[in-house]
Amino acid sequence: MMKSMDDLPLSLTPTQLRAYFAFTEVSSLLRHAVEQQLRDVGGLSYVQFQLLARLGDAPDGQVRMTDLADGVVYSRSGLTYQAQLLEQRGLVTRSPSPDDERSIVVTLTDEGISVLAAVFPGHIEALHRLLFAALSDTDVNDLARILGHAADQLRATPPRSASPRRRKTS
Amino acid sequence: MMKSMDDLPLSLTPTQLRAYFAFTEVSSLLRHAVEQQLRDVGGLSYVQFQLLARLGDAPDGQVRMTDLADGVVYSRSGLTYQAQLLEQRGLVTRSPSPDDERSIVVTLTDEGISVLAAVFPGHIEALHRLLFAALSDTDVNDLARILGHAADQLRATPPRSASPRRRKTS
DNA sequence: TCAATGTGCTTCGAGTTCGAAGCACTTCCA
DNA sequence: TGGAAGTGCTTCGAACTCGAAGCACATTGA
Repeated sequence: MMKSMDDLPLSLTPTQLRAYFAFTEVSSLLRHAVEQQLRDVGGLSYVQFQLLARLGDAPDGQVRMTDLADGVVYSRSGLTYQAQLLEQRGLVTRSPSPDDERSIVVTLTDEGISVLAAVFPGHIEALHRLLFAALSDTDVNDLARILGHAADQLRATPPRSASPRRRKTS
Repeated sequence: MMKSMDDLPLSLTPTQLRAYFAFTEVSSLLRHAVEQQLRDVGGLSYVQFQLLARLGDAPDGQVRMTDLADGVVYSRSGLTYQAQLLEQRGLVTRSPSPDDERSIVVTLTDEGISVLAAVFPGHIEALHRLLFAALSDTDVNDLARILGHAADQLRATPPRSASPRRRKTS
């Protein structure tokens, strides 16, 4: 089933190529479509929606800055910028963590919750229309399983954020 | 198998959610990893690599600006910017089309071809390591099929570039 | 034929993104 | 205990991205 570890392949099989191209294409098109919907309805960028969604998902609606950045695969400085925008719009608040004086916890406000609620149905509808409408239940199940493995693999391989300040060169 | 067209779903099934989250996560992580590899080896951004790859794929190594932009799901002004960068680095040339005086055809230079050749093996290796190593042949096959359907669906739904200058508001 | 409309590309300005550098706090360990 | 190293976040500058507006050529149709 799995390829052995020590063969260095110089090319991809046609099927792998198809899978890769289809993946990138779906990724681009889906993202653009979703982005437009989010902007039209809630005036949110995709990143902002992701941030609010993660906050909405958190048990107490609070997440540390770094965890937010890692969660959406985003630079820390970029997150600072976006968090400022969201705070100015009153959708989140930022306050120092009681546990660690360095940390900032971002909290969803009531306004933030209602914006999230306003955007969500359209977001779901778009996903149905653009993605799931073309897929059978079996397909969706397979997709979740396969991409789950891929995500595990990707997460296992590289430390993404919080990388050491100066990298040891071997 | 397929959902009927007229039920407006208010939420996603847990499996759909898992599929969607796994998809976005793989998309982000894979893109970041690939981006880093491309920048380290060839000094190329992901977009630039996509552009060169498309040119390398074209029968005569020539593609119109608009077709390039549509191919990589990119704004036209953004493409103008990137094409200038690539031209300054000598990887492509831009020349007016003989057919249509307005069109510009972008052509891969020998230098562009060799940069592409230098980057490709590492790109393939990264895909194997990050993505395909975790997937069986059957998985890859399923992935290609399922995402192929999804891409068809997405392409069928919205015209992306070359949208009318002023939209008819119904 | 020639105005009206459409298409291909670029310029421009505003907003976004990132990494490097820097500051503040925390942890480690001799 | 106290300096060194690590971690969390922000600031800064440079690069990138997009949409709107504009120019030039092409197509349409009266």
